[in-house]
Amino acid sequence: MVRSVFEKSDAIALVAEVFRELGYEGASMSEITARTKLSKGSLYHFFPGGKEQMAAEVMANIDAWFVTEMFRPLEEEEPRAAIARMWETTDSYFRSGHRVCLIGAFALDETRDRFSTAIRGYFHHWIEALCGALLRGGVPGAEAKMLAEEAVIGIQGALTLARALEDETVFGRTLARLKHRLETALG
Amino acid sequence: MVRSVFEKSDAIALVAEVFRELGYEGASMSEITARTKLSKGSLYHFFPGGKEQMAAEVMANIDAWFVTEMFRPLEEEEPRAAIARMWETTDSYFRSGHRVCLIGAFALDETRDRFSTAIRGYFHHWIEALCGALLRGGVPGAEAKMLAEEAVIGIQGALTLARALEDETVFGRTLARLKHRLETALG
DNA sequence: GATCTTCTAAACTGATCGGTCTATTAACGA
DNA sequence: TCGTTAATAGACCGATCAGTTTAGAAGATC
Repeated sequence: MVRSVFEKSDAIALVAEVFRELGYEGASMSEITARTKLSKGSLYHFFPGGKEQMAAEVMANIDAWFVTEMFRPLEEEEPRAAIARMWETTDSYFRSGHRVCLIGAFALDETRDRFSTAIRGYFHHWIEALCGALLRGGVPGAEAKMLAEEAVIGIQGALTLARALEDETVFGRTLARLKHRLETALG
Repeated sequence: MVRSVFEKSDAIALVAEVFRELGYEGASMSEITARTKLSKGSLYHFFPGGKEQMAAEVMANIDAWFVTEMFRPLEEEEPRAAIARMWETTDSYFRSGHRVCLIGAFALDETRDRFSTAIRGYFHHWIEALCGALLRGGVPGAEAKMLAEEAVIGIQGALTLARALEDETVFGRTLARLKHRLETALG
């Protein structure tokens, strides 16, 4: 089955990192080929739809990763344990704030309009999964919804501030604060 | 003194809106001329340094606005009143979450490296001004620092989420939550 | 090893990029 | 009214853009 060293999934991961670093508009084909070391031939072989398809598949790939690593555990496993693992997963995925949220970044400019369904789905799913875990953990409905929203907002804001201030500590500090707040609510 | 209908300050405001909507890389000169109705001749007359100068002057202009409308009041006026006004100013400036924070958006991709001093300065000043007001309001040092950081993080995160979810209510709800938290700390 | 498919390399295309230049118009001070 | 300067319009420039094409290398299947 494996026909070469590079599979499409590898190409997706490499391209994702370029979009993360440069944004959708900033990621020109020449930057993508330079940073991934993949030729245009390879890229257009995997993604005949060009840049837009690349971004769409990158986002689908990120979404799928979060579903298996975070959303499904939140929905199916013991709430306290799943939420505890969510903080670890978040910290390691975003590399303690060094890595940006590609989907959050796409949401800010008119790039959003191209991918609004995927962007909305990702954040909606995250909040719903976390809210559900809080509810199963005994947190009342209105508070669970509020806390889940606050957590996702805090993560996104902390990513922005970490890069803006070039501060290595603010992301971890924010995760700790949010974690404590959710644990308090869970009793 | 006034030599024409359009002054440079008008051009800055128009160009700012284009950067806000499209991001730095997404704001091509043709988009800027189309959306501002300013010809290349006018733009390069005001900004001989091109796109980079436009962005730099836009950021300086935003920073100056926040200094007079928010940071200086926080530093000089009665803390509780200044903080109360901060929430109003924030809500109206970001148009209840419909408008993005240009400086926060620039922080996310490699655009940050061009403007890192201005970006860092803006957020640092905001947090410091708010922290100072909380301190003068009687909040203990460590808590004031934490709350100020939390407020700015919450604002940035809420802007991201408001656009991502296309939700009209999340920004106002977040401001109310943060406002309540700071007022509780102020006693 | 022959053959067939997948994948890669890079030359090439027309369109658009950021930026320059020249000609012209508008607003001012005298 | 005249001369000077600020401001505008848009043709134009080389470079780079996203995307296409063609030819060949690398694997897989037999």
